[in-house]
Amino acid sequence: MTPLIVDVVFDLPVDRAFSYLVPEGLGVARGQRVRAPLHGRLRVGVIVELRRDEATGLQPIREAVEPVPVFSEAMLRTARRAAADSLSSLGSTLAAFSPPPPRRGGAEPAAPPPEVTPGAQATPELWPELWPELWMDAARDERLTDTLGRESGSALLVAPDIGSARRWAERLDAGRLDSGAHDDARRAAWFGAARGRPRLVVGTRSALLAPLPPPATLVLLDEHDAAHKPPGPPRLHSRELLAARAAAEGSRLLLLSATPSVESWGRADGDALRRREPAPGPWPEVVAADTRGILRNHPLTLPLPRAIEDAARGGRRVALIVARDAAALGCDDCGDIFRCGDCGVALALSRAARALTCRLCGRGEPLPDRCPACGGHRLSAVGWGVERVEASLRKRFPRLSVARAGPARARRPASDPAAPVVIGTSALLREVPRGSLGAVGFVALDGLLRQPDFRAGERAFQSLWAAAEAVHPAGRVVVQTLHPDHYAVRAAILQARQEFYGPEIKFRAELGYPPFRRLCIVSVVAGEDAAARALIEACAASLRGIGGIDVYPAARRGAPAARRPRWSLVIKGPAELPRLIDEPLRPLRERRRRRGGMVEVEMDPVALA
DNA sequence: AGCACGCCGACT
DNA sequence: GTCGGCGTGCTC
Repeated sequence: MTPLIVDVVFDLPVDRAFSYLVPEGLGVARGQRVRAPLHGRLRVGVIVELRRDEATGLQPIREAVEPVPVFSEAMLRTARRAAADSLSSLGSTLAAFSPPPPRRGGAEPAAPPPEVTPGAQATPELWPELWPELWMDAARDERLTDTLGRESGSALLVAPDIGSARRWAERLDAGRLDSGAHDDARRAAWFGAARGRPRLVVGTRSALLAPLPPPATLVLLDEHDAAHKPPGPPRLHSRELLAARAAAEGSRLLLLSATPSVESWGRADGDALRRREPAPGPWPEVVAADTRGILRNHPLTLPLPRAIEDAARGGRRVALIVARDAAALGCDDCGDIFRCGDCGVALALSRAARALTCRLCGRGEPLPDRCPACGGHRLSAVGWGVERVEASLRKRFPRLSVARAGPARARRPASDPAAPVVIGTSALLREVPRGSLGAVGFVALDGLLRQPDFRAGERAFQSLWAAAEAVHPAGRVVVQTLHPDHYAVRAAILQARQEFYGPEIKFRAELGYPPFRRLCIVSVVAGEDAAARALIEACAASLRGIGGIDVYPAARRGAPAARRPRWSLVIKGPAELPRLIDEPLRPLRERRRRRGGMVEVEMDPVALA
């Protein structure tokens, strides 16, 4: 009989399987992990195909990593589609969604992944953050039926980061699949979940294809969080992969966020997603303080010190939010931001080059000396950074202790966590318990609105909403801004999400941004600027002429004199964009020369940097 | 991605 | 004469 051959994919950037001979007596299946010699070393790969063929000088597989597959047929299909949609290799995609390999020789129970027969899928749902609390209680009581509307089944929760995964696992007494847990515990949760024990598992991106017996519920926590799509392969948003998975296996999909991505809100306006509106809960007073013409010398308008005093009197803490950097240019008198006339995106300010450039289309302009809207001369980029705000605050409130919130990881525990006033970026608001603050002040919301990214408004709105949720209903949110009438501010004042999403979706539709069109960034790094430029122009040339897509001019990113020059260009296109650009770019992407430059393709970038 | 093989400059 | 730099190409 002709020997049994398997095709195995590895964590390599090459989109090709490698063939091996299966030794007599070794039972193997698709989706199973094996150790096989590659490059003279044993490496872990996933079997994607079995066939009978002549083995002409093929190496044999060394061993199976587990006695059962880690991926079901449905998960393999989902991964294959995901890899194609993100222009990544199947091997690196599967590797990113695999449990850690076992310690050698350690025997452990392992259940195979349940196969599902996709039935009719329920419409995915978009839930406000308020509701998981209800759901969580039901889950703990083994009464999932009440809120989930079906007999208790298994559920997978995908969190944006390890810290969030840990907290949710503790609250739900769920198994942990994320890399913050020990490998043994992760493996126990992975293979246990396949048999429904534990019934609830929590993980991060790496858990997106974890096995669950049907009927399963898939939950994406903090759906809007950019951490659901980190840069680099597999270049895919957890939301999209989870949606594909839910469709493939007929699972119920819940997207959870108090401030959903505009993409999801837009889909919920159609019938691809069902939105559930919460009854409005208690809401603090949100005040817009107009800073036009008055924020030059002091960072605090009248309402802000008053809010700080009230909060201190009430014994509650205050958070002051500053922008880390404002990379764009605005007018201090009328509040106008210099924007690209074609793209609507704030123009990025480069001090070194003394120029404004559009990150999307690459259009460049010299620095203006006056505001085209009002003629004012007071144009500024740097708003109020942490240091300047801290100094002003200490001067104004000498008796109050003021702390700076650093990056969560680097923060020293001793840096006065109980300080009544904390200054930080909007990331600070994620760590604050709901309703626990006396006041939040945005020193200059414009620093957020000026970010040279079409999602600047969305991020500002999400920060404002998070601030209102972090503040006690008797407290106050003070928003100092040159744009007190901005619809993101208005939505926060009125506690009305639609006030933001309505105009924002209109803006996205008019200028062709997600969810109406897909974006892609093609970038090139090379040893020499000329080589990088030549390669990006070659990419542009092979992309031009594809029907239905827009290729923007290539532009140099980053510092002008970077050691490794980087050029990139932005593409806009329809939903099938990855399929359209795959073939034309393939020869350029496969040519992997270091000095001559390497091509990287980032589908659906979550930041335009 | 790793890792080997290959072709040009300074060392025992 | 070789040791070793990186640049290019292959991995069942």
